[in-house]
Amino acid sequence: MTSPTGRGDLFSPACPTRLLLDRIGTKWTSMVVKLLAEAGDGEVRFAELQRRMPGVSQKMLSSTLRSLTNDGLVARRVEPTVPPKVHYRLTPLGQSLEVHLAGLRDWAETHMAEIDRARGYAGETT
Amino acid sequence: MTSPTGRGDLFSPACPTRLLLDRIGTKWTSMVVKLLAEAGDGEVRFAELQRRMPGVSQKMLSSTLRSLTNDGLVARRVEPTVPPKVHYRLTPLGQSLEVHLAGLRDWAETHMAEIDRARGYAGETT
DNA sequence: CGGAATCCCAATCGATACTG
DNA sequence: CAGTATCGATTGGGATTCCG
Repeated sequence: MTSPTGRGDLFSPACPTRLLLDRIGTKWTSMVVKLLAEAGDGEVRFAELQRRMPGVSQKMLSSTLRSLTNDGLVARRVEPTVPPKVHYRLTPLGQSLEVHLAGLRDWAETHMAEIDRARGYAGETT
Repeated sequence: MTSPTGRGDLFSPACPTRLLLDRIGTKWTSMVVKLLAEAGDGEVRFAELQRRMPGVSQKMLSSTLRSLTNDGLVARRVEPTVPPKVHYRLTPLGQSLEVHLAGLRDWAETHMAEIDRARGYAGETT
């Protein structure tokens, strides 16, 4: 199992940002974190997450959640009932990350229009 | 063309964070931004960037820079000399993003150890 | 209901070669 | 030196199916 970092360590330790972005930069991760963050203390069930993430497949949601859980950003609680219920929530670590993600989100909402405007324009002031 | 991905716009406008992360989450983007940020006002030449990014190919560096330029995050200055010299620098927009990236970087450096510790552990307090 | 396993396609990335 | 074009290898991601 080639661990995510197990690859050739070009200069990984020098740039943990890359490692982090590799995780939160994946297609669904940021959304899961966002949804869990919005839930506050509330835990969210697998099916509900899936319901609120149109377009996600079980595989990806499952995979994303497993990654986040393994990274200690998300906590998983299983109710050993007959139809098993699995609840997810952000760990304190995940919450601390969410703060920065929120900052990024804010930046995005503020400046995305600029970016969109710039696209195909590239006209800087020399 | 609909969007950079050309794919179906599931709920893009609802989550600009995703769009942003799609950009800065790519393999080399964050590093380019970081290097340009470290250069301060200093512009950095293509070759120097490549030199300071072991493992990157011209293609990817070029592609990354073009994306960033198109997004208005990076400015490109060309000296029309015989051996053309192209200088890149962060735009104010790019710099404003770098602030948040720095925050993320800081978080990563602070908590990456925790994440690393958690990996393969998954032992939350239930 | 949750999720693991399989299969498959599409996008991405890397290496090379060629142009201005 | 800077950049593009092409090709091949790798990967991520989606649909489906089966198991607890």
